[in-house]
Amino acid sequence: MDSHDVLSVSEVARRSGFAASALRYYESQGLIVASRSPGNQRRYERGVLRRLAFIRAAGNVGLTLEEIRDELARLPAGRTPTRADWQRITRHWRGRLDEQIAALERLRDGLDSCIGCGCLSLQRCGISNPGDAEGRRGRVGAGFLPAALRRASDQAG
Amino acid sequence: MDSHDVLSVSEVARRSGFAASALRYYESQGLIVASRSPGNQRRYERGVLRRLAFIRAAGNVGLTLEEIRDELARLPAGRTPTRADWQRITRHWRGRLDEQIAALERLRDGLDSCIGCGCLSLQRCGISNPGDAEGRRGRVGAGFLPAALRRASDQAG
DNA sequence: GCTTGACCTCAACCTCGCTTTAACTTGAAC
DNA sequence: GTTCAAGTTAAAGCGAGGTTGAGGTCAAGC
Repeated sequence: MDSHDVLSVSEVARRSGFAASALRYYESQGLIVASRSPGNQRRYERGVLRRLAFIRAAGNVGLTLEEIRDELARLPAGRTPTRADWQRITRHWRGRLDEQIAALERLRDGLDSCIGCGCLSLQRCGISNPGDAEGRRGRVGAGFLPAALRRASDQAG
Repeated sequence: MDSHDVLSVSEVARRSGFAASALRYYESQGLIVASRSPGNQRRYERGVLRRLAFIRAAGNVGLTLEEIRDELARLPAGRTPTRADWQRITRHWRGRLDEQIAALERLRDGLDSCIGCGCLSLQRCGISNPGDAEGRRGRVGAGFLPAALRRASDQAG
């Protein structure tokens, strides 16, 4: 169990579900590491799979790659995270998700209160002006939940 | 009430909250229209303000500009939408928001059920593999709720 | 010793929703 | 008639998260 414990890029791609190009990109961004074979090919340790699962999960929670890198950096290097490590992180994520859900609910409730009114006032309509979007600049279309969810609802049909 | 009812780009920008560049961009994308003054400057009808409110609202609900354009195209041309027009659209939006909220809740619940387990299995962990993200390709970090909400939570602090 | 396929690097490209810039014209005030 | 803000255009840029392509190397099979 030595030469057996290292994985090629295609193996990691297959087992993680990430494209090889994404793996290389993550490496370039400092999210994962790889050693090299004598012929300069990437060799991954098994641990990279857990790390990639973490990356996917964090991405699903809405973290940027930069934030993910920071979280990974604060994780114990080398060893599997303990229950405590994990709890610290997931508490953080939970708060984030709660905020996101609350924001969408406020929007939906604003929509409900508006149904049929046809107001859509630039000044007064809660859908045009959700309370939490005071500082919104740029990004109107798809400012809110995007690709991941939109694609999901496409598929649901 | 003729020369008084047309608005310059700066007036529309001020009253709508959109940057002039955004207005020009929307025009280029077919979301709004403008006639021209003798000197080739844009002149907007008042109705554009309601249209812009619609654009903002739709953006907040998560529609892309392309989708917004399609919805606008299906709206009665020229006249103010009736209660029925509006209800048809908002029902659609409501469903969208419900889906988005449900997806985030599934993710949060998966997180709750995972707290402390440290599993993060690529195959089995619900946070790494939310049920609705089967086909997700690309967009890992910030795949979910983006700028608008992230900025909102920054500001909350 | 040749082919095939997996891998390498680096740079360019993609989408989305705009903003910025450069170079120029118009409109209004004085 | 001069000045200055406000307008015009086309094209480039941004940021996020990658993918794609060109051009080359490496390892294995026959």
